[in-house]
Amino acid sequence: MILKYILLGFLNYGPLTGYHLKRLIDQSIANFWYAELSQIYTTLKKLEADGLITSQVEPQADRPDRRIYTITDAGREDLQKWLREPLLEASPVKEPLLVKLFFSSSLPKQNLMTQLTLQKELHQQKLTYYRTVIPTEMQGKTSMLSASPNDMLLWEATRRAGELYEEMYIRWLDEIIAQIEHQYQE
Amino acid sequence: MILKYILLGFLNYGPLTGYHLKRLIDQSIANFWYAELSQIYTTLKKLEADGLITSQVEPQADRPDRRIYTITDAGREDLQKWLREPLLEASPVKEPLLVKLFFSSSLPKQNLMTQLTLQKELHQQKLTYYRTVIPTEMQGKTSMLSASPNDMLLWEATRRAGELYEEMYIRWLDEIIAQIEHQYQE
DNA sequence: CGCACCATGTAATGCGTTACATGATTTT
DNA sequence: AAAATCATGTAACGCATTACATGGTGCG
Repeated sequence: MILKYILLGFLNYGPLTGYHLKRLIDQSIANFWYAELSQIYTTLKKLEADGLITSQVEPQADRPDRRIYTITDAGREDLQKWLREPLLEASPVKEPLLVKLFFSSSLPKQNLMTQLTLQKELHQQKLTYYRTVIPTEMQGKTSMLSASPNDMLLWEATRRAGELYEEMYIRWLDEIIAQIEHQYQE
Repeated sequence: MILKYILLGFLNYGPLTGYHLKRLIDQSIANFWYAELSQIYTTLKKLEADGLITSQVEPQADRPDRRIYTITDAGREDLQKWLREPLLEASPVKEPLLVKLFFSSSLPKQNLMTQLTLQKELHQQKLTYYRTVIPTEMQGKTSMLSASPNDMLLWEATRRAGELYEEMYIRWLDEIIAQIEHQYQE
């Protein structure tokens, strides 16, 4: 459902292969969506059957042949329609760490602390990523997809969302680590 | 996978029906996990087949008969094992609003603004919910499941996570709404 | 009179992951 | 010599949602 529009969204900038789309996704929207290559290939096939994209095979010497997908007018319309319609709900969250925490009252304090500090390290790594490598990676995409000023504004906003999310997560972990330290009964 | 441990986690407090489990989930962990009743019933059946829970049917006059599930020793061990093992990754995020935003550079400014302010309202509602109704609902669960001080500490921590998340989301929306107002080119 | 609540389940369908299968070139 | 990159796909499986099916009680 969403992957469909991600593929249409990127193909709207120009023709691409499935393999290429996977790399674009990993390098630009991985922080708020991901998909396996196999799923991308099957979804592309479905989109072609629905007439939203077309493909031609380009033979290559040295390299495997590749199938290049191009968005159709129907595909553009479908994409624009989705973009225009507002999301009527705050998207539901699924956070395994909170589930574990909710049921963890019988764990040894030390175990809880280890788990939470490990999570803190992981989120700190992500935060660093949002602050350093993403901005330079975005520069690359800008010229590759010939992005407009509006594109850059919106892409930066999605990066900023990731940054704020990780800052919040770390602040929360600090809070609860401190509380467990002082109030948790072995 | 996770639902399995949610069911074991609640049944670890005492025997319950599928219907009852659904209500507990909706009233205490809905902010970080959700599941449909049909999925709960099928998962319970699977857990029973695996020997992690048992059930007896209680006939009722007036009301439909109900099937009451009880956790087994094997179920308790399985749960504890999962709780003890740390999560080795920051759990991946899937956020449709960010996907839409990423591809929205051709939308009319007014449409974007409408969509973002609608989202702001939705998240403000959730924030109010975390600050008012959840605390009182938690009081109820506390006595119903005969919660320990550790339970209360951890449950409050999950509520707090929701509160911080919504505050962060609203702050981010305010930032990007302001930026679009000033920099987005129709 | 109609809606919500209590209570359980099955069936169909869709979305997503993992595993399998192939194979040349380029980099370490 | 091994690993990563380029490149495409199918098959099996599992998780999740939606729809279907039933039916009594209590409340407004």
